[in-house]
Amino acid sequence: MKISERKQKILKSLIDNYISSCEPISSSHIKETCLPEVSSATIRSEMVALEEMGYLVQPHKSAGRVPSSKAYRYYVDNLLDKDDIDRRIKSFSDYFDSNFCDVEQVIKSTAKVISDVTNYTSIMVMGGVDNILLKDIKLVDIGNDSALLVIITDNGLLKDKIIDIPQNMQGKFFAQANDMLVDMFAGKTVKEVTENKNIIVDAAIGEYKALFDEVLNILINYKQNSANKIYMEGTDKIFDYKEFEDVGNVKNFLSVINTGEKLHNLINEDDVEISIKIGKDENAEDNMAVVTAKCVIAGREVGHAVVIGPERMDYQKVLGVLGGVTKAIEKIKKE
Amino acid sequence: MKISERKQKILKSLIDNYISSCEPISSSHIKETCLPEVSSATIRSEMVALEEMGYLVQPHKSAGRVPSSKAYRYYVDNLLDKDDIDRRIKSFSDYFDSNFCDVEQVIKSTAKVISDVTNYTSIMVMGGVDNILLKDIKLVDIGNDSALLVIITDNGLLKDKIIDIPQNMQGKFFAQANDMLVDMFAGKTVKEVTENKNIIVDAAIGEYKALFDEVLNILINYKQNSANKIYMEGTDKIFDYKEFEDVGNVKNFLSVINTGEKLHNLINEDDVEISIKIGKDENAEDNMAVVTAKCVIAGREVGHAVVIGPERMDYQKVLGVLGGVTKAIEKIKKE
DNA sequence: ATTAGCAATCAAGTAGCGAGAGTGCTAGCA
DNA sequence: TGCTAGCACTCTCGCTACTTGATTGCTAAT
Repeated sequence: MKISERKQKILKSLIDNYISSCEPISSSHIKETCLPEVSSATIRSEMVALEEMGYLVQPHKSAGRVPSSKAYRYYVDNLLDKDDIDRRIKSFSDYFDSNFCDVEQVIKSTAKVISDVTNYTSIMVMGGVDNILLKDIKLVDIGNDSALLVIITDNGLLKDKIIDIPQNMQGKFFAQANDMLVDMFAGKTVKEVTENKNIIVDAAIGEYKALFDEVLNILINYKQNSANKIYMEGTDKIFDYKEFEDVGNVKNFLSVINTGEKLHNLINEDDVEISIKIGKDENAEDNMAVVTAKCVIAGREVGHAVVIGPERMDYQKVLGVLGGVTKAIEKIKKE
Repeated sequence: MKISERKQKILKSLIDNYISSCEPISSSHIKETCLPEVSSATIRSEMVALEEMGYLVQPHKSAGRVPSSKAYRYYVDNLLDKDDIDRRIKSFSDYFDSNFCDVEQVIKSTAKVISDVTNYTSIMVMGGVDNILLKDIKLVDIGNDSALLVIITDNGLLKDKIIDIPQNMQGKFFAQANDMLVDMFAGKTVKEVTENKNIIVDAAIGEYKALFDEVLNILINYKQNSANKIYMEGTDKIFDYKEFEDVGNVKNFLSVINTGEKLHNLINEDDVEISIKIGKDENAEDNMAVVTAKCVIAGREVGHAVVIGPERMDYQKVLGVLGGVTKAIEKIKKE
């Protein structure tokens, strides 16, 4: 169903007003803020139509109207001021130093910036370990029949672990084992390697089987642990918004930010840069919205930035900040 | 001021009742549950005395009484059933496998167990990096004018980092640098080394100054990051308790669990095994209590287990579980 | 010191009322 | 046909009043 220009204008004004006031908006209020040329009665009949179309809700018969989840969806898809968002994005372009020492540091400060500027809770969810490139592997003898396994990857991140070395692999075999590991793993991605574990282990000869098996287990373990790492900022910001005077809503909020599972469901795994989930129907909780953006640092996808807040979120601002910040960290050079 | 035997009996019964009901306890209720041989009027006059001493509070004139923070303090110091706690502790003795692969895994599952069994929120706060012993240091050449610095410590944990190697330190100097690092750091604790940074750097000769400086910065950085690592379980458990139908209390709760600073203030840095902080006066938030216990794994202090919940916490149970779990993981052998 | 008895106190629930806000409807107008 | 003015209707909210039930504090008697 098409929505007339005037209806769009009313819907946008109503949502904008509701976002800042969190109170049902009346027809006369709409008249004052965006349509002084028509009467409140006319606006009322338009509102009835919008209600029938499912965009507006009346808390009770003699109250103003409140946007539905569907309205917010329409709003973010059609009514946002793209130019304004672009302007906001640009203002972030040189926000971060173009060099950095530590991915973790960047991630943490990014979470803080997003939360501070938007005034919503912000979470950085790490991921994308799959695409990490294994550059080099070294076995370093540290005595006591054990060696340090060092895996060097393409983004400064690396994983290491002390492993036991079988008796029959001491001495010259040690160097051989090292060479075989390099042959087998270097140049491949974590995904390629972990998904073909069985093939790789089967291909190894005799005593090297156990070694390869161990290395692969370490990588799989690494994958699982990294996927769950999150950095959170501004959890208390939620209390700035009226809907969270209701404990039920706070409970929903907490359940999202504290169960990795729910959080991961909310992250867009498709190939969009930014995704917005609004309300229960879209996998966010009731009365809540979640905006996620892909994060790329030094050419590799490192995870997602997440903003979480009430459904009546200032999407304009959030999209500007999220777009700006992700673009800004994208420019950072590898150390 | 001494508290008579009967007053103690009344106080204990009142607190026990309040812990399970969260409702003001009346004199007649006390009579029924623990003092049928005297009249409610007698109990009332005792309650008036307890109120004057600061142990009880009346929400309003015609209501029963509620324990004050001071009452809980007296309760945990004097009225707990030590035998019962010991019994609970023993029941955990072989709860964990005596071998493990990964400290992190143990920590995580410990948090889960504590939260599941107590039905309160549980947090493992890592720390104690100070006492980690540096066993060995290796510089591994990985080409590109850079080296991998590997620091091996006494608990399987280790820190590594790629560092740049100055031109004039290639070749034979490289091996020399390695030896110097070992001489300088091996056998010392993180604390000894980081606290004497200036002395160590000053003592180094010429081109090694920068190298030592870098290594020390890595250690200091490591110290700071590790100190903040926390694992949390059962944050939503808090909603099982009536006092958290009030958003104000939920806000306090959230502010504790989400600001590392507050959390660290709550951890006992003195040498007690278990510490209990009750209410605002003892650095917990209003209406909340925090119980912390030192965690030792394989002979080294790795951090603290924290249980956080309402002031009317089931201390008996919590002390039992916390004592039991910490004793159980203490027995785990190093891999 | 303890008790029984009783009046006093207070929260919480229910009901009624008036003001205010906002709507829905209708008749009339362009 | 679309818009508007006017008005009755509806519902929330705050206020007051009243009732009920739980529990206390006090007092006089044991």
